[in-house]
Amino acid sequence: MRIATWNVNSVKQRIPRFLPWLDERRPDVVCLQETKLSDEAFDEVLGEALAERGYAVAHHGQGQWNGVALLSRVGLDDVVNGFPDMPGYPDPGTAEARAVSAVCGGLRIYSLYVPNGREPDSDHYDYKLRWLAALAAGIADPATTMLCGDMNIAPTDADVFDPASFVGHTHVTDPERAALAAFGDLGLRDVVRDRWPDERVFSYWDYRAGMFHKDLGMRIDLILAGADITGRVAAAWVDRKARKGTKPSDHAPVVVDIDTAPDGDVGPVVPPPSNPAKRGGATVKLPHSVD
DNA sequence: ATGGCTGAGTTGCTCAGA
Repeated sequence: MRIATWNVNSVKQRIPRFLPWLDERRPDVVCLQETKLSDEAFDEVLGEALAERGYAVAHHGQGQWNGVALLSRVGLDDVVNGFPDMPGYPDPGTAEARAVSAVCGGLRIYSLYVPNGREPDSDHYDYKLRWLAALAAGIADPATTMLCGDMNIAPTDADVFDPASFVGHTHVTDPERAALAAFGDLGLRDVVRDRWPDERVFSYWDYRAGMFHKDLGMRIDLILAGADITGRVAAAWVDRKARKGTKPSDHAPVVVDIDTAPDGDVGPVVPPPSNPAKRGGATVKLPHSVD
């Protein structure tokens, strides 16, 4: 089973990139963030194209900002918008459209767009930390849970192109990293970093100043998987190709293949094209990023 | 300390992103 997560930065603007990507990578489950559409508008612009490709859709939008979605070809059951006790912003009682989850292929999969935090002394930063704490508290069965999305936190300094320049800014502060570590306490693992412990792997590059070309990015789009899943990860990589070319999102997709067969066979996994699979039982170590 | 892109709506400007 292939699961992908992608902050598309407006799915409407990204349609010319998104549909070809979907047809090339053929993920079974897709988590989208920053769709920036209402549910009705999402259905208008993508409903037919996704139905043709066999995807069931759960979109949780709010118009011009935020918006998350789950697309699945392996079941989409018990869809939940948000999570219990999710704080709101700016009105504490009004939730933003930043989380949707469902059971797909036997796993509870979340598509998450964690609040940015803006500045460490801001109420938005406090909101970010409370949002993450409520998310962690609401996970019913960590072992079969996958948290996918734009976490807006770089787990370590290795996930930032220039750690010194980020000191005192959001995405790298200790409380944010501690909030992320709380998922680790539930047994959830960062599957891309586990697979590539020493590699330079980013998932986001600022549009400005040729940052992508210079590979000055951050790894803030994560897939955190529970204990029943981590031993079955056949591949985990960043699809850098999707960040290239015309009108890209500023984020690249993160893709994870999970072995669903009991004998260790990779099953329906389609490897990245630059890495022809060497099948025959042995796990193939696919690259961390694909250009 | 930079706001050098991009997207959205309140358009020819502001806000947000990270």
